[in-house]
Amino acid sequence: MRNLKYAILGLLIDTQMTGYDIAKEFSQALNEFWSAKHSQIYPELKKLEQEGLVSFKIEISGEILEKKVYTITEKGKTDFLSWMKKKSELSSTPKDIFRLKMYFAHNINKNELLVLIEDQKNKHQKRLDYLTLSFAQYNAIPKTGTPDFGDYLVLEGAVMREEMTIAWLNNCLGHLMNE
Amino acid sequence: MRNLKYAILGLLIDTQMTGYDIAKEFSQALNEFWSAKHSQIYPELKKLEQEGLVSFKIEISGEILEKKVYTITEKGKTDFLSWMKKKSELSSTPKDIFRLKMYFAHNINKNELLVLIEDQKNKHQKRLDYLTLSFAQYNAIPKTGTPDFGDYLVLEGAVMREEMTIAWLNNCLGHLMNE
DNA sequence: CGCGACATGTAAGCAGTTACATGATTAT
DNA sequence: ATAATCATGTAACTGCTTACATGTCGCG
Repeated sequence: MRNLKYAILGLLIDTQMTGYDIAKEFSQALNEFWSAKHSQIYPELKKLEQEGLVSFKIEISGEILEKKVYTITEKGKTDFLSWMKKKSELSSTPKDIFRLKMYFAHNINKNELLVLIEDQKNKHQKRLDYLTLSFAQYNAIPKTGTPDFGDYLVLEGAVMREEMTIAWLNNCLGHLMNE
Repeated sequence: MRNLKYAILGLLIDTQMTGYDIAKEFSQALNEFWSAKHSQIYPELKKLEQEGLVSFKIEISGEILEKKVYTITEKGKTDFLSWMKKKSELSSTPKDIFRLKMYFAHNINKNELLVLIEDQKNKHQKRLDYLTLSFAQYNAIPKTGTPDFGDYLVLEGAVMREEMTIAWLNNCLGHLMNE
């Protein structure tokens, strides 16, 4: 698959970055559909450099601190674009611990179940509040050619996902009560 | 985490099974929120047996074929139930290759983007059709104490997830066209 | 001077997939 | 007979997380 590879190349297409910057992006903008820790990113950048898909120059920050600023190469751009245009299979079913528990719901009593569902609902509600706030910052739909366009799409997708999850949890509560 | 452990224990609580049976469950009923291959299941069962959470007896199928039929122990039941009742954190964001591509949407042109989204929509529609059919087999909501109750909840959740995804893809198409 | 953010790496280990390997049973 | 399904395992590898390890910079 090498999906991390393409996630990194995609970020580098718009702007040069250090490994640290990339890690930050993964924990912020991309967090709703991708993530990676610095311990995975640094070795991957090394590999990409060896494959000639990125190159780096060393910049000095302050007096002595060396930063590796990575840039995507032409070869990297070609590779990324061919990946972009390829149709992708449905992502394999995401493993969901809460749904696993719900499948086994009959093993605990109604009250215990209620507590679990309410708790999950609260957690999703908090996430939704945060996402709704981020999404509200767009007062118009960004133009298709801008990086903001993709950001808008996935943010909208994230909001819808949370709303659906809360609706499902409410259904679960409903089924429990109307019995 | 040891989530596979609990997925297996949960299945064994209702009925004794072989590793092969468990693998089959993972590829059918649980497939919308959990999965595991036999190559992961057999070693895990061995471990659970060593930990005293399950036990097995050998059954002969036909003339010579030996099957290991696993049963959950009291210790296993206790362990499973304490896991069941514990509140769970939100599952870490599922990695979604298609959303990753959408985030990078500005790198390809409108037509190419359209093709990708339509393709994804078709794939999700097929999955939704299948799930709707399975869900329709319930003409009443199962009672909370029965294994069917959990199955109903997660099936409903899977249907809602696919519907939401298609709605999101339609929104994406809309944003692309109305420009 | 101390703290939080910036910055880069490696090591150990767990989770999961693909491939290797073998053989029996059942239905056609 | 032969193909699909039943049945059990191991090996090699990829992906990812947690922990280890180190040091600088900028601000108050």
